[in-house]
Amino acid sequence: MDEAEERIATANTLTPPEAVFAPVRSQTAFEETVDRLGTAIKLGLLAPGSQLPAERELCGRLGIARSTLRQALTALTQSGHVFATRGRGGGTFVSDPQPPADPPSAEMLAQWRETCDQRLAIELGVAVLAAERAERGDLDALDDVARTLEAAIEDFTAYRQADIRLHVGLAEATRSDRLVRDMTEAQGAMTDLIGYIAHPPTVLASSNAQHRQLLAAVRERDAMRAVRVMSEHVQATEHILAGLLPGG
Amino acid sequence: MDEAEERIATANTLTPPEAVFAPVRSQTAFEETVDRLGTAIKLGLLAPGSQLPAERELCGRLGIARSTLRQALTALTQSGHVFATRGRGGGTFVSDPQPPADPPSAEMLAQWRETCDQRLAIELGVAVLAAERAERGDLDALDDVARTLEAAIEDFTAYRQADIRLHVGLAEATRSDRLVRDMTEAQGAMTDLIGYIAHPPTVLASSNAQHRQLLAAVRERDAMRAVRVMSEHVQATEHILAGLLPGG
DNA sequence: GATCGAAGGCCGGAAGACCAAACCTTTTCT
DNA sequence: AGAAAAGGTTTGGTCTTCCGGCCTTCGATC
Repeated sequence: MDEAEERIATANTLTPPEAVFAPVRSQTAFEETVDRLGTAIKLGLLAPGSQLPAERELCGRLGIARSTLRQALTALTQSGHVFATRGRGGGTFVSDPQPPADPPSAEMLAQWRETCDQRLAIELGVAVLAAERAERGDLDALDDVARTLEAAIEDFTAYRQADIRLHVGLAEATRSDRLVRDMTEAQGAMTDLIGYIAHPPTVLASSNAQHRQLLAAVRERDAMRAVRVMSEHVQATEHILAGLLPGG
Repeated sequence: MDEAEERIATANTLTPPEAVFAPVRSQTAFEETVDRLGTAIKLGLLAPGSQLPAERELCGRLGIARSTLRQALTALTQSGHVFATRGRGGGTFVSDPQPPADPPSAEMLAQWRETCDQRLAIELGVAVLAAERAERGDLDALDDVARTLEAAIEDFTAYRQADIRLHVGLAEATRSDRLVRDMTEAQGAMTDLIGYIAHPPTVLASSNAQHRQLLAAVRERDAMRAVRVMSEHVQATEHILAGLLPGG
């Protein structure tokens, strides 16, 4: 016992991780709401033309006051992501021609590697849990998305859209809301990073082959194979970024 | 092209993930600070008796006002986690006999499975990236921790402490601050969950065998083996919880 | 055609969180 | 004795958020 305590004591003498004292990011409810809805729109999870829940209902679901929600909606209206119509039968809708994405910010670029690391973690977790929990219907739907993906190899915008649906759909198949949220955030960050770089069809084709293998592994409940494929899939993107971004 | 667009349109007709409209948790700076420091102390990352940075420096590092930091420190003082001495050479220190952990809250228990899912993801990501990036020195230090772990098999408190150091240490070896932060949060949540359940030495012994295999795999840069071992390691805990908590 | 109801669009006050910048008190080191 | 370094205190102001009521629009229904 003395021996154990001594080892613990020496182990604890190590300096604490500096992450403990890193800045706290206290996002306001307003910012977080703009982010949530804006990301969902950018990713196409809220389709162009689709209607958002009524303000009086949505603020309840988001757990914020209606005035705060309206601030967020005003911001999204001004940035051209949504528009509102009044009167009965009116509502807030996702704009049809989405505004062009804005270029990645400096701090976004500075943290791109950590963003990829975090994404890798989420994707691997999703791969394992989807292999355990995905049901037949989930996989059939994902196969549809994969087919869409293969048909869109020449149109990067359409491709990216379907790609997101596939990854988020896999997260949904884990039945874990938290992983869906994390996946959404991660894909939003990735979109910011890769939106401006070229993706030749050959790259997309190889990506599609991985999607196929991934879904096959999940269908066979082969978690480890799913992880291997997913790891290669994600790190392929990372290698592309490494060649184009600073610090690569 | 028409074909592709049509498929995308049908794919987007699906209902958006309800996670999009889930409540926003806008934690205040005060809450987040209490959480960060409190978790670091509970996990032993800030050792009993060790000194925190001076208030005037710490508030700068955390990016908050001193008065806000003091609110957090006051809360931690009242809960018995830290104490302060005045005058030159004084400071804020981690209390030596730590207050007993409080039992897991209801919502904590309600979300235990999602908590485990998220932890699994982070641990898998850490396993892969540590296998790629860990350096010799990191691994030697982790071997030390593993030895501590094996000597502490009869004392769950000491065991848990070293266990945390091992997992967080592995995260540090990825050189990704964000993963360190996520790992810390995940381990904090796990501590809340498992603090109150019995862990017979046989379970800890089997856990230790997995730690050994994990470190060996990382040392050999065998990412896939590291993932497999880590997955089994994490899911073993999950199975224990499943037998004891509601909804298992 | 009048009315109802559901939706977005306002406004004003109250409460609280956060910040900034002082100043005070205690203790130790020089 | 005094300077320095730490925690402790006070004050005032800004910004965010909430609550709740009210207004305006306009399709649906009677």
